[in-house]
Amino acid sequence: MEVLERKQRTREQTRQGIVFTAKDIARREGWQAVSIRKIADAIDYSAPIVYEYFDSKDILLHEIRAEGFRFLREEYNRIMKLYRDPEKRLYEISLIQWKFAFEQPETYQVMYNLNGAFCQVSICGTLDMEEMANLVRETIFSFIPKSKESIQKLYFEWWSISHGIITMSMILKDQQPIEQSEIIYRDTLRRFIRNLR
Amino acid sequence: MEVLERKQRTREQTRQGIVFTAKDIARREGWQAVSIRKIADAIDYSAPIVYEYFDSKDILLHEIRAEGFRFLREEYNRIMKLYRDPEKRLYEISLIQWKFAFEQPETYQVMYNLNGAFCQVSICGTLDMEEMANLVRETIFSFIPKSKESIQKLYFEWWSISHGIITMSMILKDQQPIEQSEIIYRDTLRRFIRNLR
DNA sequence: TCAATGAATTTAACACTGTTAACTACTATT
DNA sequence: AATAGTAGTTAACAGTGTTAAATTCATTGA
Repeated sequence: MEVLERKQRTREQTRQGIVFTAKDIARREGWQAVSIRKIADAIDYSAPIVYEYFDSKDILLHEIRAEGFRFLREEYNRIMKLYRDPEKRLYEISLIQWKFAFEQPETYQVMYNLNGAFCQVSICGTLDMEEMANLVRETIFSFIPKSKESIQKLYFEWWSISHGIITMSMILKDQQPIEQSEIIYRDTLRRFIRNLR
Repeated sequence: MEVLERKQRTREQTRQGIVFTAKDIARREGWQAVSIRKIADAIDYSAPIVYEYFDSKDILLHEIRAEGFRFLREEYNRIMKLYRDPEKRLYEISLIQWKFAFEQPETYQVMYNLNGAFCQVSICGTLDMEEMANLVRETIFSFIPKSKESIQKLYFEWWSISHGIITMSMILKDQQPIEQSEIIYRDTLRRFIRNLR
């Protein structure tokens, strides 16, 4: 059965090749320039082959988005294991958010349907996202035990502030250097977390 | 010369018809569904006519974006005339931001390239946006006179928080009713403004 | 060894997109 | 009445997502 094994491995490889190529084109030319035929060309196949791996372009984008959330969730978990102090935890999680957005901007764009990236599938509802939400909510709760609604409110606020500064930093990156935006990001989130006490 | 006058008036009307139809389709079906032919059909013309008014789809989107910023700028000005207290001014401006985003979501989406809306033209650089930035910066300055850099930083923060909560409210509107999101918005911005003192 | 099966891959097509050139129909002027 | 100019159309090009049909090719069975 090693033939089947090898077959599956190369199948997994071309699958990853499709995902990689899509992100690669998006990074270089923007998501509006990503087309099935371009992807197929890059991996030396014809267009219909892509549909052997992803039922539609939308599902391909959804997969890339899901990978993004999965990656972030693992980073969240890593941080939770690394630190015990809730403040430190939330701050490090905030920093990871920034790091991720600027190291993998194409993925971040698909996750939030930004800048030409557009995936019809609802952004919410993935298990990874719910797990991330729980981690952050628990962290907030652990140093200010309040009602469920209050915690949810603070979580929503935290997420909005983080996402807001990240997206505005991307939009204004030509008028305001990202180094400066990053300082403001750290500053604002540090203050937000401090005020939770 | 009244013939020319009438001609120009109807020309202006079809121009507005194009803009209106584009926004109308976007509102109903999303920006990804907006096509030149659909717009042309709706105004009972053939597709090339649209190009008599806008050199490209991108420029049409740019125009809609510019209109959005122009509208907001006028609202900013109205508020500046209506109130004298800097805190009140900034708070009302914040509220207008929210109101605009949810009353004209298609326009807001084009302005920030959200959810399938994509206009290549740089978001920044319009006169209206610079004017709005100045109004907000002056308002912030008028009750905490600090260095130019500090004011810019606070302005950036304010904009990010506002935009962040608005976009997250749109994304999460199925899991969290917008009424509740609006409360959090008001709350957070009130706190932000209070902490400026 | 040859035929047949099955899978892997491609070609061709459909309906759509933005965009432009060529064409038609009509109106106003000389 | 002939001409010029304009308003609007059709037709086309290259590209898009997507699917069905056709093709190629290796493997199996007799």
